[in-house]
Amino acid sequence: MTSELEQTSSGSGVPEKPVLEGLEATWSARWADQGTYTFDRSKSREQIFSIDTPPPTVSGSLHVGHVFSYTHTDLVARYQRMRGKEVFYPMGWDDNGLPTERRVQNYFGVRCDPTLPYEADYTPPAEPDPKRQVPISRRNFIELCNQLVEEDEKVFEQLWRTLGLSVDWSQQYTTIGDESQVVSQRAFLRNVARGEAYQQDAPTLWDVTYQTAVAQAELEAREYPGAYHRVAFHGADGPIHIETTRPELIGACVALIAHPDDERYQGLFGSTVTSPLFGVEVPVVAHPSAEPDKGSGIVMCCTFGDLTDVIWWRELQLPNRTIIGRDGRILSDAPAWIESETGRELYATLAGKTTFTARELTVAALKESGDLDGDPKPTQRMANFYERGDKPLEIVSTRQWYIANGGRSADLRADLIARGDEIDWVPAYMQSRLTNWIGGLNGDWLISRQRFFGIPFPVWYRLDADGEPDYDDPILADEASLPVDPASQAPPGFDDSQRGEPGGFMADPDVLDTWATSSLTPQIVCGWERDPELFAKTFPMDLRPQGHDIIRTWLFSTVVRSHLEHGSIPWTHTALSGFVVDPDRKKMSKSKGNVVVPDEILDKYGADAVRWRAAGARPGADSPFDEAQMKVGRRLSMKVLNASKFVLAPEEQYGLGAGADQLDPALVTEPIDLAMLAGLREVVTSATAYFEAYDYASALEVTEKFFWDFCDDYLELVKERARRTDAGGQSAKSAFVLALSVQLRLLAPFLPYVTEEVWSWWQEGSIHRAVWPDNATDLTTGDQDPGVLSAAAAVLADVRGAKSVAKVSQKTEIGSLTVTATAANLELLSLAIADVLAAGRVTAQPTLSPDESADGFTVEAVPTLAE
RNA sequence: GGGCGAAUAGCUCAGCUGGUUAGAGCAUCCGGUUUACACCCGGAAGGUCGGGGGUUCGAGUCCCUCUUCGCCCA
Repeated sequence: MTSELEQTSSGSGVPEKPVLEGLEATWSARWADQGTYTFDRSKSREQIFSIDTPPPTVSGSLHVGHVFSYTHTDLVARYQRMRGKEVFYPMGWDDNGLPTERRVQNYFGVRCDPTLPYEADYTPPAEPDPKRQVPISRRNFIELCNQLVEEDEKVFEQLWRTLGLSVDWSQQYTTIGDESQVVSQRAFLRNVARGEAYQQDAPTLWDVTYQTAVAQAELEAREYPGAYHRVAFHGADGPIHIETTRPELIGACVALIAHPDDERYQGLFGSTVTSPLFGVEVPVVAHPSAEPDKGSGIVMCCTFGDLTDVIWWRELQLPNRTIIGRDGRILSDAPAWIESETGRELYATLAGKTTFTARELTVAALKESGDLDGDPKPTQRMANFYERGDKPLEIVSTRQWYIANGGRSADLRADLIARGDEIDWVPAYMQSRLTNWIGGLNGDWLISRQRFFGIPFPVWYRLDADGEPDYDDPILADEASLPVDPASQAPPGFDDSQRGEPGGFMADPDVLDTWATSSLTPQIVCGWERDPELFAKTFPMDLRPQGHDIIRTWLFSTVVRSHLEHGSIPWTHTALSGFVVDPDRKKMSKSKGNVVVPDEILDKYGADAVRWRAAGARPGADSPFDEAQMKVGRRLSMKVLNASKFVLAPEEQYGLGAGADQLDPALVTEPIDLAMLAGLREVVTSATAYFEAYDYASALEVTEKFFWDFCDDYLELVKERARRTDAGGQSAKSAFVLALSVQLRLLAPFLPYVTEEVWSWWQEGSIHRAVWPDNATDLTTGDQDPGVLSAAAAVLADVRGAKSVAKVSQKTEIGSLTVTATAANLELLSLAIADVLAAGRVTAQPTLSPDESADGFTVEAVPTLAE
């Protein structure tokens, strides 16, 4: 049962009392039934517009910020569809990675232990206790991830359908699904084959809590309390004091470094000093990134205290002296470079300790040896954190996979920046964020993640006779065998019984960074290597919409993969949405607790109203959440309903009884009717131009302005004549239906529900498959100066004003009217004077007084005194 | 500290390549039982365009500088 049938009483298709309530449910169901947004792949590349929209993280929650940005994409999709493009608009769900793992752990009260065997028919604890998580196998864990994610997806899909996104719901994907695995693994194997992906034992940012490597893009600098310790190194001519926040790393010291121009240390460069406590001889060297005015100006370089240490290690070819392990604790075996007896004894006390404990012990030892000068001075220093972690990252040397992204090649950086130039950016200034990010890269893209719920590397390693892996000659999966799970499948030529055995094999234990999959969304949705015909028709895609906060991650990594794999850009346009911010202009985020949930406002104001508000946020611009604004969109929707009803409803329902059979430009003869349609032609032209430039906000602005004037001025002026049956009445009715048809279509991308509802009253098919208005076919009425309408509207406004000032009803008659204006303006006015007099209830003959110095219209109107 | 952006009416925002008196909506106030619409209609009031310099016949608009705010990065 549909809402409008229930409401219709006359059989004309126009309900007695049209309402907005229920339109979402009615029309989203019908669009689904009729496949209104189903992609027709038989079209040619030129006829297709393909969109690479972001897959939302289903384990998170959607807020109004998401609603706004997805609406922005949908506005463009709907416009392109009406322009005759076949729109390829799939939706994906990002269920990959840590957020899902954490949610599954808490939801089911389990944790992944990859050493456990798979249990068929496993049932999670009946009463999950997140604090006592039950260990389960990796495969069981992933099954639970998939189970939970499926439920989340349903909730998300329902919200998107209510919002009215014109997504082809038969084209869904998940970032963990088989197809995404195939694409990710294949792309990786191709990267390896071309030498773009490689493994390296290199300094890696490491989160000791999550036990995982972290990429540059996942870093977050935060303030962290620490203390400067002034520590003496021993030189030939006495002590050299350095200041360090990490004295526990003295055993890992490889050099002391000062600025090359620093007068104080000129004599020391090239000489060596010995470290306190451990007595290790280290060189004093010069490097320009040492800061002379910080502390004593000379610093200790360790393996590795921070990212600067890594730069020095690399640029000055210093030795690698690792003392911290992946668990964040001091390595148990005393390193070879500590040779002194006392040094080795001290090291033994530190071994196995956390950095925190090791620091305390070291400080005590320094005090005892007299190498600590004064007390440690507390400080707040900036430290690197994993964005989801709560302990500062350590830098450890581990074997990881990398993909070249320009961080180690100026040529590749230049190529990627040039790719950015090939893309059309909306707004244009956002491009500098990509350019600057690429310019500042200092390492390749680390893609190994030590997690479970992710896409595994399609890689195994041979084990030698001692059971040690041979990393230099990895066994790569065959492309035809993808997707592959090396943890449960044996490599070609091996049997699973050889897993972990000397002479056998082991799987690469890691999974790919989620961005290593997300960066391939164009390849996933366009059917790369899976559906060559589809791929040829949709790639490179036409549009990538996304938030400006992830230019350095999602946008950049997608450009990297496309450049490496296809030698092209992934899309021709990218449109960056701003955020919805709270009244204090803070970005909405769950942790800040300022998130506005979309369900309530959608329910309260309707999808069209929320979309209207979203459309008011220009590309790239942040927009404060203001519920009061939603009312305006709702008012516009109501106006569309009521104005349409007036034109289309039969006379018994107090309408004009106009309909599709009056869509005849030849019937429009009155100058003011022609003037209104001439004005509408200008709106069609500019709204179209704005949409072509992805400026949906301006397209809405000009359309909406015209529509309100259409209702408030034109409709009121012509109302009386439109009820007549003569040529003048016919002219008005035809002008009304022509204007309504065009305006409904101009508004359709913004207000898909109410425009579709009204369209169904008098037109065949969906408005969303109707053709975008075109002056050459829709508005072929004769030319007329739009000034006729504005002149009439200006005089009518003054007449209304006179009544308002006199505090009388607008029904009050005007007994005397004088209009002063230039002769030209009076000429325009005279072409519509009958409608003006009728609308203003002017009973007297007006006096038109020419004055060439007049500015606009001066109106003297005297209301007839109430009896 | 660097990059990018913003600052215009109480609020949210337009104002293109400099050109008469700076616009809209919301909120406010005043008025109106108008057969499309009271989820409405009409009208009014409201701004030294963040501060200071400069270019120009002319600056909200261009240049410099300062202040404040946001995002991203150090």
